[in-house]
This record gives sequence, structure tokens and C-alpha cells, in this order.
Amino acid sequence: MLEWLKEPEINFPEQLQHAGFEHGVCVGQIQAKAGLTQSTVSEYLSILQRAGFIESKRVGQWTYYKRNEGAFEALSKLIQTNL
Amino acid sequence: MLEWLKEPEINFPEQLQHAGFEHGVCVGQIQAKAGLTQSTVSEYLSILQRAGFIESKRVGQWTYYKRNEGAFEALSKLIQTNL
DNA sequence: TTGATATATCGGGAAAAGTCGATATATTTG
DNA sequence: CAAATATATCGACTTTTCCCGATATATCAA
Repeated sequence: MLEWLKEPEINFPEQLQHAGFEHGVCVGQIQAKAGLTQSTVSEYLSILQRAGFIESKRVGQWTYYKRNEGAFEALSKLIQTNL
Repeated sequence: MLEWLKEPEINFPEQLQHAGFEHGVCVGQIQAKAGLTQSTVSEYLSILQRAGFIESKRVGQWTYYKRNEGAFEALSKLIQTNL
């Protein structure tokens, strides 16, 4: 999912009909591609968010998720320096 | 453990009486510090080795483990570029 | 060769993570 | 407000991981 969200235009073409990509991709799109149930994907995304890897924005009935690039940079540096 | 092996001289002073640090630290030292059973530590070390994070060298009845710094560098880069 | 020491492997029970269906909450539309 | 849609949360079950004791293997020393 994290890799998918790197290139939302390529991995979630449906999202274009639905809304732009500014806020990210909504849960339903990710769920469809993942082939897991809605509840599983929702929980998974919320875990990734709590971990700081993605950000969410609620717009109406949809929740959009997008990557927080800083977190990946930080993780990479953390491994370099602390591990 | 991976962090301990970064500074063996500091984290495993006993090892000095036992042998040098060239080959790394032996399982018993790591086990004592970890506070886990011998079997658990041995298995854990072998998993880390299979993953490439540490290297082992058998000398007599002892097995010495030390870090493979390249693996950490590679992981850091992998996160930067692929994730 | 026998006993002692160090490590590795095996099998099983406990803890954690993954996944689901059912249901709750929030929003939009009529 | 009621129905429809999107997402979140809950409880239960399954799978995986963690960790242990018991045992096997390898080496050393007498």
C-alpha cells in the first residue's frame, strides 16, 4: 500500500473520476486494489497513520490517505545512525 | 542485540578475558546480557544471520557473531529508494 | 574415551498479529 | 427524517511469532 501511494495516479486511476489526488486516495480505492475486506484495510491504514507513515484527511464521507514522505526519510536516517 | 554489537568493548567487557573482539562476541555473552534462554538467543542470532545483519565465525566450541555493517547501509538505502 | 562446556535444533505452549463479519458512526441525498 | 454510502470499531477466529525446556551436536580437556 505504501508503494502504491507513491504513485497514486498510476495505481489508482479510478480516483481521478472521483476526486483529485491532492488529499490522497480514499479507503475504498485502496481496499479494491488490496483485495482485503473493508474493515481490514481501514484498520491497517489507521495503524500506518498512527505510525506516522501516512496522513489522513476527511472530506465529507470519504477519508483520503497519502504518504508522509518525511517519515520514510526519518526511518532511513534512523537506521543509518541508531541501528 | 544489534545495537549492543555496535560497541562490543563497551557492552561485553567479559569478552576481553575470553578472547579478542576481532571475530565478534560469543553467544554466551549475548545470552547473559539479553536475559533470555540459550536456545532463544541462539535461534535469534541465526535468524539475524540468515537475514544478513550479522556474520558468524566458529572458533573451537564458540561461535562469534559480529555486525555486517553493509546490511544496515543497504536497508537504509532500500527504504530511501524503494519504499 | 569420558565428562564438561558451548552452541544448535526440535517440539510445544503462550503471546501477538492478521483477517474477517457484524455493527456503529458519520455524511450525503431525497 | 430515512435511505444510501463511506469509513471506523468491535469481537472472534486463525495464523504467525516468541520463548521455553529438552535434547542433539561439536569441541575441549583430562
